[in-house]
Amino acid sequence: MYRTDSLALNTPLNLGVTLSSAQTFQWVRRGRGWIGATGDSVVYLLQTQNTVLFRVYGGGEWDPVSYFRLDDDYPTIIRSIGFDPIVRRLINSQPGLRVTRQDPWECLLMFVLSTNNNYKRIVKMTLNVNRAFGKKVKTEFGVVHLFPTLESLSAASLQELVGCGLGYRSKYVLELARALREGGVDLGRLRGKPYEEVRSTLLGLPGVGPKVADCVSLFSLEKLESFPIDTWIRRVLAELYPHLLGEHLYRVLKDESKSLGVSVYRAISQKMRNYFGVYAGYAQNQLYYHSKKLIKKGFTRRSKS
DNA sequence: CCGGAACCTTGTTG
DNA sequence: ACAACAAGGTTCC
Repeated sequence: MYRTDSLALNTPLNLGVTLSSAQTFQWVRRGRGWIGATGDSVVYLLQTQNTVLFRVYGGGEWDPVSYFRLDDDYPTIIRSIGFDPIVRRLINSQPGLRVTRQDPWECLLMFVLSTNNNYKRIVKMTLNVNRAFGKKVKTEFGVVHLFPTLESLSAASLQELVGCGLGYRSKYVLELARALREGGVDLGRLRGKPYEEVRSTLLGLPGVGPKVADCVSLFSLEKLESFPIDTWIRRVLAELYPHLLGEHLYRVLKDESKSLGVSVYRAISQKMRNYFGVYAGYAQNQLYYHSKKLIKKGFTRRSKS
């Protein structure tokens, strides 16, 4: 059983780009659209010119306006971060890459899985976890599993998680689910808290470091000023924004043989928030998505294939 | 607080 | 063919 609905777009959205831009790992291409499990629903999405068609299986609620943050004032955001010539050019070259508003638990789990990992495998691991712990829902594409609840995962065994291919992340996931279930942190309540408080709370959770905390803050907890720094953003900053960093931070960033210390990470992300402002996360998203072509290293590497 | 190594697994690179 | 490396980092020492 499902219901079908459609949304007429009055703001730019590129569905495929947004869903495959590594801010979420729960969507896969199916037919001409995308299918994904989130909340109490399995959702199938299809974009035509200026319309998003969506089917919601499983009886849950799902709202594309909320999920893709179409309620954000896009022109205002573009105006806010578009003072930067690089970001402005990227947005103009491909409008419609949006920042998602995900379920905090789902977002947190997927980004714990994302550490020292690649996109394809993160998607695969997420699907494995869904299959092992999520309720089944019948769709016209066959049986699809819901994203597992916090409760169902906290009851998992380490071995089951290893069986999902999570590797050494199995322990983090299990400890994370149990820590949340013990009631230490109510993720939903973090939405209303300021960035610094959200960040430090998330950092207290197993498997969560500065980068994961920033991603979860940005993609599920309304902290649009959050500016996650991963290996690609690191390269982009060293390559294109050295003047913002200062000599010391620039040299630290440039030397990729060393990982960023906590305080260096903090200093740099602070500088980027100061530079881009309250919508720094939108700018980060643009820079990340296009990073591989912005970086010489990535460019030369791929041009060989 | 900093530096460095270890870490599951899969796909790609040389 | 096959060792070495990278992949949206974090933890432990």
